[in-house]
Parts: sequence; C-alpha cells; structure tokens
Amino acid sequence: MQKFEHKAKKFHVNADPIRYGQTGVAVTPLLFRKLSVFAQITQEHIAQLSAIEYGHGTLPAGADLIRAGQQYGSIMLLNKGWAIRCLVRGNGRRQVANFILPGDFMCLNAIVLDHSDYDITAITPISYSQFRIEDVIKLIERQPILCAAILWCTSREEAILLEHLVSLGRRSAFERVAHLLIELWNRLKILGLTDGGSFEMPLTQELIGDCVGLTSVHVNRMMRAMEAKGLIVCKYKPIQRCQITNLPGLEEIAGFEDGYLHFRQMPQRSRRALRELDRAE
Amino acid sequence: MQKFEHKAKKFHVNADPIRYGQTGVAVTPLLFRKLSVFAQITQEHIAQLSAIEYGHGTLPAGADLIRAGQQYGSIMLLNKGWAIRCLVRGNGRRQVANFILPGDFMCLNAIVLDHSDYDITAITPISYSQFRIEDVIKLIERQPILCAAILWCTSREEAILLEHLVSLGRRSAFERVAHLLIELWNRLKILGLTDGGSFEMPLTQELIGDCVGLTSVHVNRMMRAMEAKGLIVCKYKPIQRCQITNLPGLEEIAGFEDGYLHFRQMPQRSRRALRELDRAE
DNA sequence: GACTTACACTAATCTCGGTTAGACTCACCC
DNA sequence: GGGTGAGTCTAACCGAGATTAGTGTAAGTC
Repeated sequence: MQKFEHKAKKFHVNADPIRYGQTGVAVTPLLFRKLSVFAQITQEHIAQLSAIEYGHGTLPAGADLIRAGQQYGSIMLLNKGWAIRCLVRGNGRRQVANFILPGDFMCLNAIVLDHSDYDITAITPISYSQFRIEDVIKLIERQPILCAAILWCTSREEAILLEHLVSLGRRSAFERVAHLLIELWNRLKILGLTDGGSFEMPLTQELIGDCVGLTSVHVNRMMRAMEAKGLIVCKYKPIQRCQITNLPGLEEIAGFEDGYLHFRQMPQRSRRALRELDRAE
Repeated sequence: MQKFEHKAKKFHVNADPIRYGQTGVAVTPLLFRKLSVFAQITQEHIAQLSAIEYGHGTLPAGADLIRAGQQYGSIMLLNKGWAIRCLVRGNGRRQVANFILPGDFMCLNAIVLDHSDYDITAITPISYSQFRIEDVIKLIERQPILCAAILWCTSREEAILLEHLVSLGRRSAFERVAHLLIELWNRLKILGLTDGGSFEMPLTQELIGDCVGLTSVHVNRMMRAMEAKGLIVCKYKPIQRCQITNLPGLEEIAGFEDGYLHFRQMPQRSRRALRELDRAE
C-alpha cells in the first residue's frame, strides 16, 4: 500500500444495457437456489418473502444505492446485475469490501444498525426488490427457518470478509487476484451462472484492484502472469468474461480452500431446534 | 506484504496470572454495559441470558478455545481477559481478524454455521461462560429484544471487520497501528476499562503486527514514531499499558471516525417493531 | 472522419515495509 | 549469580508493488 491518490470515480456509466446475471429471471429462483445449499428452504418460504416485497427498482451502472453515513432505508435483494460494497476514505482511497451478486441481500443489518458504513454502488445496470424493515422483522419472527436463512447469509458474508482480510494481510498480489477469481467462480456456480470454468465478469482491473488492495497496473501484471501460466483466459477489454482454464492449479497457487463459503447444510442441532419452534406454532 | 516465514507461535504462555479486564467482576455487568449503548436492555434481560448459562471455563494464555475447521460446540461469552480471532494460512502466516474483549460473544454464528473458519486463542488467562446453541435459539425466540441485541453484536463485529479491511487495503503502516489503538481505546471505554487516555493492553508488537498485516519490526518503528510525535506513551515491555496522550492528533493522522463502532441507539423503526412483538406475547 | 471516453497494457523510477541479524532489558529460575 | 526466554529495539539491505507517464484500442458521439 502506498499513496493511492486516484479519487474514487463516481459515475463510469456503462451505456449499453446488457443484463448481467441470468437474463429476464426474477429474484426468487436465484435466492432459492442459494438458500437451498444450506437448509430445507421450500418455494413456500420464498413465496412468503415475495409477499412482503413492497417495491422494486432499477439503477444504471455507476449509481449509488446507499452512501456511507446515510440512514438505512429498506432491505434490498439484488435480482440482476452486480454491485459493490465499498468504503471510501477521506482522501479518496477506495476499498471494495466485496462484490454483491444476484441473490444477495443488501443492507440486511438495517434491522439493528442505524446508518450504513459503506456505499453500495451498481457496477452494471441492476434491478432489485425492496422490503420494509418492519415487515422483515415480523416475517422472520413468524418463520424461524427464514430467520436462520437470513442469519446464514450474514454469517457467510462475514466469513467472506474474513477471507478477504487474510488476502489483504497475508497474501501476495498474485495470490490475492487468483483467490478472488476462484471465489467469484464458486459463488456464481451455486447460482448456476457459470459455464464450465467460464463466467461473466463485468469488472475493470481498477475495480479488482480496489478490492484486493492493489493498483490496476499491478492487477494487470498479475493477470498477464496468470495467462502466461495457462491458468486463465481473460483478455477482453473491458473484461466481460473470465475463463479459468486450470482450476486446481489456480487453487494451489492461491491457497484456496472453499470451507469459508459454507456450502454445507445447517448444523444438526440448529435444524432440530428450529423444527421444534415450527411445530410450536 | 511479503514472505512472512515466521510460523504462528502457538503457546507463548504468560506465566503470571494477572487478570485483565475488571478484576473479579462477573460477565453480566460488562455485557449489560455494552448492550445498553444500543437498546433498552434491562437487568432482567441479562438475567434471562444468565439463566441458560450451562457452564463456564478458564483457559491459560496461549490456549485455543476453538480451531479453524472444527465443529462449533457452544456459544461463549468472554468474561475476563483478551482473546484473538485469527486465521492461519497453510504456510503458517497468521492474520488476526480482531481482538476479543470482555463482554464479547464468541462463536455466535454457530447458530447457523457448522464449523469455524478461525482459531480463537486466549492471549491472557481468560474466563468465559458457555451456552448451548439450542438454548440460545429458544431464548432469542422468546425475547426479540435479546435477539436484536445479539444481531447488533454480530453486525457491529462485521463493521469492525470492514474497517480492518480498509486498514489493510488502504492505510499506511502508521495509520493502521494508530487506528487500531484508537479502536481498542473506544471499545474498552464503553466497558469502563479505560483510565483517561490510558488502558491495559496485553499485546506484544508481534500480535499487533499480525492484526494490521505488518511485521513486529515495523510495528515497533511506527510506535517509536508515535511516541516521538508525542501521540502515545507505551513503553512497557511486554506492553501492558498504553496511553494515548493526544487523541485528536492521533485520530487526525489515522483518519479515524467512530461511526463504525455504532455507539448509537437502535433505529426507531426497529424499536417500534420489536415493542409490538413484545406486546404480542 | 475527427473527437472523446474508457479501459487495457507497458516501462522506468521510487519507496514502503519486509528481511535478517543482533543487542538490550527484564523476569524468572535452578 | 549465571542461564534462559520473551519481548523490545536498532541498523543495513532489498524487493514487491506503487507511481507516473505514457501507448494502444475499441466504441460511442458529433
């Protein structure tokens, strides 16, 4: 880390209205798909969530959904497109905390926190659903499983954050970039948005750099190096698609272990406890 | 970040049984003190939590409470002493995610996650309370306010993690160390564990380095520099006490803003929604 | 077709912070 | 009182990655 005088650019709007994520597909299938990785979520549960959706919106690439310091409005669910959660320091240095993919909630901690610590910015055109905080509270009260599912989302997000922390603190530039690519691939895979080793990736190298704490220049060097080693193919500019040609090799170098993504069932004991609550109704 | 070949040391036990944190004080006051920052928690609420405590334990400095990859056992609450939550990479490089202070929960996400991603290691002798996961689930079901309080703890922890991410990605070595010191001071202050600008800090420089992604050598350089500028006094070795002599100056340099610590009341709307749930019983 | 914008990519230089190695201090212990 | 160990501190060296300042290219716009 050195000076980083470049100011975070605010509005590099992508004029063309390409839809990232599965085109024309509503939220619920993606969320359902994600949540079923972890618990016996039924379409019925998702329907209950859909029932309290009070609106939805779209935003062009580059627009902010919420700014740091701002009071939380509603809880949102990203349906299409990609967004970033990022923190901007006083001097303009920007840190992308993570990438928000379709099926991810946004501002979930509005339930207990007053204001946001971060900006959420669309990096492609996005569409999202909105939920009133009160409605969500009431729903998760009635539906323990849904409550657990939401808790799972936040816990998983924290785990991903933790892994980014390790990247920034204890991984080399090469490892960081590699690790990010593998993570994105994994997260998209459970959504069914990958095609073999290949996936749509609407990121600029600067954005990647802002996420892994490097300059775009250095991200570029690392990606050139990966291609040279035959690990990836990713030469479109601006990057739109990335293909991992040698996943095991990449995982090896990055020291990637997928445990932190928690692609597992909820622990037994919690399942039992929750079932009891369900019966109690 | 470069090579970092030093293996994470496992057992640098502190032989002397000094009690960090308020000596001889049980959990509940500290937790109560922390939670009341955020909601109208009553002693009654805390009593309900105490009621489901099923055991407590102590551990010498250097001992692990849980290891990465291990299945979660119970949820715990740190009563006395300090601990760290840290991730160790295959090659032995260690990243301290955060410091766990008295009044902090540990393994809270055992509710939804199966296994831990991190080690929790005592860095002083510690004592803690244990709760069965099922009991906690049942309790928060009966007590929406307590549920919100716990959610607040995890959300706040995530916010702290986010701030660490910014440190690692976008702050200079000097800023990182300064930021950490101010954060610790703030967190201890709401627990009533500070004395003016001064507080007990049972950390080695290596531990600080493992948290902010630096070597102990460089942490030392930075702390020397801070003393030279008259910002802190922290000369005991091993560090036992740190005094911030010029807080505004330090905050200025570190770019510290306390918003992320969320020393605020829960948002209005959530308070209202939760009150309604309470009446419903 | 000229102008503009956004991004990828390259090369040269510089610096922050890692590495290595060892001295110093204090506490404990046989 | 000498030995051991844990931690602090200093100095010399060096390299990963930032910085700066470009060139190249594709696509949109007037």
